[in-house]
Amino acid sequence: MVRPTMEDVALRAGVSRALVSLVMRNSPKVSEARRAAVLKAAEELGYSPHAMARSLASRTSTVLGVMVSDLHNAFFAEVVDGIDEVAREQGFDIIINTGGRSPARERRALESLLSFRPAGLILLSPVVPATAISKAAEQLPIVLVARSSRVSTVDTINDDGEQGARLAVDHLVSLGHKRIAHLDGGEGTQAGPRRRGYVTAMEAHGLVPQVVSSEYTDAAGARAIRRLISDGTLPTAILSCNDFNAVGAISALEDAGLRVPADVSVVGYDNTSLAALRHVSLTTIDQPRAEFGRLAALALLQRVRDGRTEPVRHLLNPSLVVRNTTAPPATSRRSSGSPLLPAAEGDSAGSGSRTADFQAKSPERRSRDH
Amino acid sequence: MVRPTMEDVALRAGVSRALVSLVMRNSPKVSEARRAAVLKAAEELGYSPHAMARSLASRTSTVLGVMVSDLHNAFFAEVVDGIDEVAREQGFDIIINTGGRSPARERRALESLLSFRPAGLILLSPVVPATAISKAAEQLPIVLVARSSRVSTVDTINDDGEQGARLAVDHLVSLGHKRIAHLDGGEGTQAGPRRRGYVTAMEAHGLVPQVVSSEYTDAAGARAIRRLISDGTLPTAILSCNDFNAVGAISALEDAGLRVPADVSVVGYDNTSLAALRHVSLTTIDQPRAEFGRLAALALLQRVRDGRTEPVRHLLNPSLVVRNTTAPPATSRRSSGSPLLPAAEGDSAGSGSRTADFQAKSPERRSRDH
DNA sequence: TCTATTGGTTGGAGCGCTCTAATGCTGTAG
DNA sequence: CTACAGCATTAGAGCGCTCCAACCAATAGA
Repeated sequence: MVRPTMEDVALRAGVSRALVSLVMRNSPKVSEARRAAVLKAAEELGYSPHAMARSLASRTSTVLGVMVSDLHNAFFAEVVDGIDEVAREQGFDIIINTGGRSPARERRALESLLSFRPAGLILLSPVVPATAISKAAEQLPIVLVARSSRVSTVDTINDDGEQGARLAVDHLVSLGHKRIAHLDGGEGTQAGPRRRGYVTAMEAHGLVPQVVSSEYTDAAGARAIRRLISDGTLPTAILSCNDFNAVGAISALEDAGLRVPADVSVVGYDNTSLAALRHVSLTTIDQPRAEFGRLAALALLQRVRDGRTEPVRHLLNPSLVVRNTTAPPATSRRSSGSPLLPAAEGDSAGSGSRTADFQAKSPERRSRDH
Repeated sequence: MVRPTMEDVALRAGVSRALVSLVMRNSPKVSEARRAAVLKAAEELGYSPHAMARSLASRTSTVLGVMVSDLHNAFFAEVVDGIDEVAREQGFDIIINTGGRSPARERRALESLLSFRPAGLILLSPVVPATAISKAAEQLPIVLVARSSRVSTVDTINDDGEQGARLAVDHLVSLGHKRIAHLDGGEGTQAGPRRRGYVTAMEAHGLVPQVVSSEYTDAAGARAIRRLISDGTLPTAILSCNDFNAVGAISALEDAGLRVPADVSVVGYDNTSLAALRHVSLTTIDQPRAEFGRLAALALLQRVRDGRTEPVRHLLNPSLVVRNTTAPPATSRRSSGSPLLPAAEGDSAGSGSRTADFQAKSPERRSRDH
């Protein structure tokens, strides 16, 4: 249970502690003979450097702290993948902490992360107040992902929610839809831009926006649909604020005897793994999540190593992923057939395209070389 | 960008550095007057202790390292919640790292975690070789979750996969099913116990086991079903190795014109959030995930603080969650109607029960008090 | 009055490392 | 043969903290 120190390695290799230190940081100014001797001794003792002592002595850190607001959300997992990729290739380690979307827990997580004096911090969609962020930004570089900020000391990486919503509306309009409702994300992060994008896109097409208040959950999506049906204001297409909401909307539609996409088209937002399931096969808006992570890590490293001080604001382009929940509106194919009647049986074309999309998105296989 | 040190606080409060240290660790042997003065000075300077220096000096750590093999899997998020809960309440912090289910990355993550010299390590379903684990176990206490080990220095927390599979089989048998296939998890973690449990439960009921080789993905579930259909060996009920596999199976069944659960019942395993979606509403086996985390943290702390040395092996009981993908077999209701014909339209009872279950499992609401 | 005792406080060593400046050691030029 | 690079190596201070032993009243006991 006791790890050897540099001193032990030095003793065994018959050199000084400082020389071991140089070898460990693979300095070029060490003779090959000594280097080999030191590495051999280290190997034999099972020595590996003590990151904390190193960081304390050097007054620098090779650690990037990442606060994930919600570990349950796979969205963040992919962002972390991107961060990890860049960090690793630049010789940095990452440590993760989570705030569970509670401001109190997040604050604690932030404190905990700060106490390790990392080189910088990446906050993924944090819910802590802006003051807490700018206070932390006085101590180290901070990058915000999926949350905006006007503080000049922090960088931000966001997707262009307005553009994403516009893509969805354009797609639906091109299919022939005229009545398209937006199930709004309310207080949720990024709900604002998506709503604005929806409204302006609708108006650009000369259509009347119909914003329905909802939330980022499948229950909320279902509720919103039931409300629309009972009000008699159900449109031919729905743009949900995210994929969960969309899946809830689809269930409620099917429960009401309506078919998706035959009677109503539904578009999600986020392209979560949920959307890609062949059982769901949801048309949705994809955000370049891994790219978020890569850019965040890069931005942080620019501040840490290159001493950049002007803030960076990235606004990434989302893209449309067409799957099987969107189709031309029923009225444009048939005159006025009751939308409550199930469509004809055996739509093998539909299931065929599902399979096709699924294959395209199929998971990477394990490489046999590893 | 430069944080104050204890020295600064001591100077400002007019006391020694050692006294500040005592206050920071809220030692009882400090007079109230001094304590107040120190806290005031610390507050004014925005001081907070340097965790690394503290850990270095005290040769102890209040950090628990957690390696999550796959951040994309929400299963682990709930385990982390449990760990976090216990750790926090015992005054420990957690740092997380991820291995992305690649042995090489996991090894690196392990190294990174170890370099912080945490008090102990919790590995969630790691894929690194057992030797790497037992080597790490020489340096600090280790708890394994969802992976077994015979090394006497590591504790393990697992679910009883045999029992879970038995629960599923019993449920299906009680509904009247006689032909029940198991879509096997192959190499996957915990696939073995589940398969064994399935086989023994079937035999206990005097039924013939039908193990179909598959994997932990929805694509694999769909493939297995297509194979069964083309072989003409499709049973009346399916026990999948996990929820993803089950969802893939359901899609393939529906694509083939079969209805779930009217024609074929499907049971998943894991009770992921996916299963709870009203659109999926999957009957499945629940594992007490947060409990995994709590027990893991507890076990670790017992070793860290109480010096326990005998290994602990927890085997937790899974439970059955009945939703809407299981029902009595078609043959027990109708004589021999072709299972390829869709069932009667408008089964409002089915959608009704979906809603009921969904409400019961509905997410916690945000408390207005916060 | 002198010595114990107690509770609060402090200096200093040291945790495992890095970093600077100094050291020793060649080899080559003067 | 001395001087001076130039290079590999090392002693030693110090990072921010903890911990131990010592210290210093102030009170209690003899």
